[in-house]
Amino acid sequence: MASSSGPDSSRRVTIHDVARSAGVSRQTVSRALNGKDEIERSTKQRVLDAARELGYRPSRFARGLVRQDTTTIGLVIPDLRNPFFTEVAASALESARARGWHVVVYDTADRPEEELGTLQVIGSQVDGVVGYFSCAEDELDRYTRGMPMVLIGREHRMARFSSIRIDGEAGVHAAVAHLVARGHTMIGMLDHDNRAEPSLRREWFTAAALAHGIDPGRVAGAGQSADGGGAGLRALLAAHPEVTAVFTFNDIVAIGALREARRLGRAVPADLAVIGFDGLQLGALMEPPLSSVALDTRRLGALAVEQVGRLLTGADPLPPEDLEVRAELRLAGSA
Amino acid sequence: MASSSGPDSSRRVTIHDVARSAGVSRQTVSRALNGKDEIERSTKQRVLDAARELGYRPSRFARGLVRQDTTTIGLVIPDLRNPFFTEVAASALESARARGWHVVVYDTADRPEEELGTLQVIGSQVDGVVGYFSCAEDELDRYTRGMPMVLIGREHRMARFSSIRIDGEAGVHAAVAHLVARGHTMIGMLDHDNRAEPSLRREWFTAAALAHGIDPGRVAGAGQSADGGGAGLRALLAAHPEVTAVFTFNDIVAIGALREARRLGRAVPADLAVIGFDGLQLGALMEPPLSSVALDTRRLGALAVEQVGRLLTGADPLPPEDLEVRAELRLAGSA
DNA sequence: TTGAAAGCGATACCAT
DNA sequence: ATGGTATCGCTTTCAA
Repeated sequence: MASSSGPDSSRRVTIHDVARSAGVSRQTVSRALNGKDEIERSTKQRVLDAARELGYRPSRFARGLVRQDTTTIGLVIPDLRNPFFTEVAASALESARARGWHVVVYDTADRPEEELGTLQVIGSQVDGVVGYFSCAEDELDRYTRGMPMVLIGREHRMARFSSIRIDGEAGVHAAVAHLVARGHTMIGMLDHDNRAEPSLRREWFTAAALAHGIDPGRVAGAGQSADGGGAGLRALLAAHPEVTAVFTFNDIVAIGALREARRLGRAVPADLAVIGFDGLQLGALMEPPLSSVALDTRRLGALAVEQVGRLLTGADPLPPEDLEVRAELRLAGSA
Repeated sequence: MASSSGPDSSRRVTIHDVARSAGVSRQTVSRALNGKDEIERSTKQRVLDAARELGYRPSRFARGLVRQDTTTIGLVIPDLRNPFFTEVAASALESARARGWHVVVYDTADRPEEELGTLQVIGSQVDGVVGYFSCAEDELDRYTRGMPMVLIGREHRMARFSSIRIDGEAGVHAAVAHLVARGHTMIGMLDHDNRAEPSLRREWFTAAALAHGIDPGRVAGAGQSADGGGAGLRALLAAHPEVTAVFTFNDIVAIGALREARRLGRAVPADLAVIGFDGLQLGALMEPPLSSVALDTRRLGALAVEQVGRLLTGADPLPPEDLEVRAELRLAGSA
């Protein structure tokens, strides 16, 4: 029972219809529409008129089939409303546009089932994929067949994948060092609250803390939102009232912590120093402006697009050491 | 294992290659790949193996040509990094996803030439378009032929266009009324700084001010950014030091004004009341939280997608009175 | 300048 | 269960 009970009368207008209406052949129509010069002015005009009259629009599929030039990449993002991903997406769009590529954006709303759904349909819509994925690698593989894929912020095992590494080790180390230099010894962390696996950022923090002889155990989980950050800070301070500085999983959480600190009557940075992670532009609007271990999101997006491009064209892919974005401490008012 | 499998020959792997490699016909390959049941297990497996071996991926164009089911819409946004447009985009993506549609996103970076470039290529990539445009209507028309188009926040003349109206009149009136009720009589506005045409929001402000017997002339222009808002506020206060309340073109500008007020030593809302426009989620993170004439961006995106869908399928388009998003005053701490 | 015919790569409808 | 053939809508040779 194939066809939807669509507007029967309005069957698609094809190049053939235009040709018949203008009393020429299909090729002539094609010429007129594509601005070729081997055509008489009057003929061209007649065709153009007929086309407009009939409301003709070329089928992108038919056209794409014969002129194999357009590239479209898929960008998969967990949550476009999260400013971090917004920045990454915007950067990816920029890079793609510079190459004349089109980008289909999929927001998986942080839901695994949406991610799978996306993976299933994406294969028949784009030439390559860039983005964030949470599902198991073999699932990724199964759903995307031979598609070039660049994973952001996640390691891969299979050779067919490529990934952009986020290296925050030095940046987090610098952050902790800075706090220590300011006299802090009780430094806590607000990690994400997905306890399935500890975050890399947590590991970096732990290592950096230990390197400075600081107890890395003052950690609380926080939902990925400002509210989550606020609640997380409350929990952290309840469990460890001695904490005077906090490093957070990301800037959104840090911003929530900032707000919560204010509500608790703790001055920042005097009573509580806060350092986030990501380096969102948003942080500069806070009071005080947020210090953060900053990522160059522009480079991140550009790198991902560049790499998927290389996979696409068969050019030499960038080597792993170039596929790395280093985060560095950017101090503002909050610490 | 995978080291040898390279896309050495530049020619595309087609269904034909897979068929030959597996020793079956093309249709059988199609069956195997699309999970039809009229096929023997062993055959299917053989085909699948061959496909994987060759790195075969079906052409989306060929597939789209024969199964005319996928719809793709284009979303044109002036600046994805602007939180307002982020919200609209996210909402549009949500609505599209709910319908199983794909969305190609174009960020025109606020540049007219990018907008034209986008219009030119968009025609052959999507079935319909939703978004923000700044160019003249006849240009819009010329570049997009018979494509269904929904313009957001902008009126149209030609019948082929459809548009979503932003109605902030009542909301702005309420904002001014609120300020007046709080005793403010010297109310300024930070408009956008594109002096080509006064903004609708400015007109609403003027009308509301006059209705309350307030001089609507205390206006300064501001760039569309927090920094612009800060500079704008400085300019406004320099020209009109008596101002005690300010309504801004949008929330980003308002946020900049908030920050600038703090720097100038003006307490908000005590010394200076601020009301923005848009109702960004971001506003809630400010100190104090931003009062704003809020737009339901979710509805905005949903409406645009719904309408382009109707135009696409030939269903009855929504009537103009339904294509309207009303802004309403949402009070927080800043006024 | 124009037209006829041959694909582009896949699926669907019949045969077998 | 499998294969032939027509077809989707368009562009590209190649003739006329």
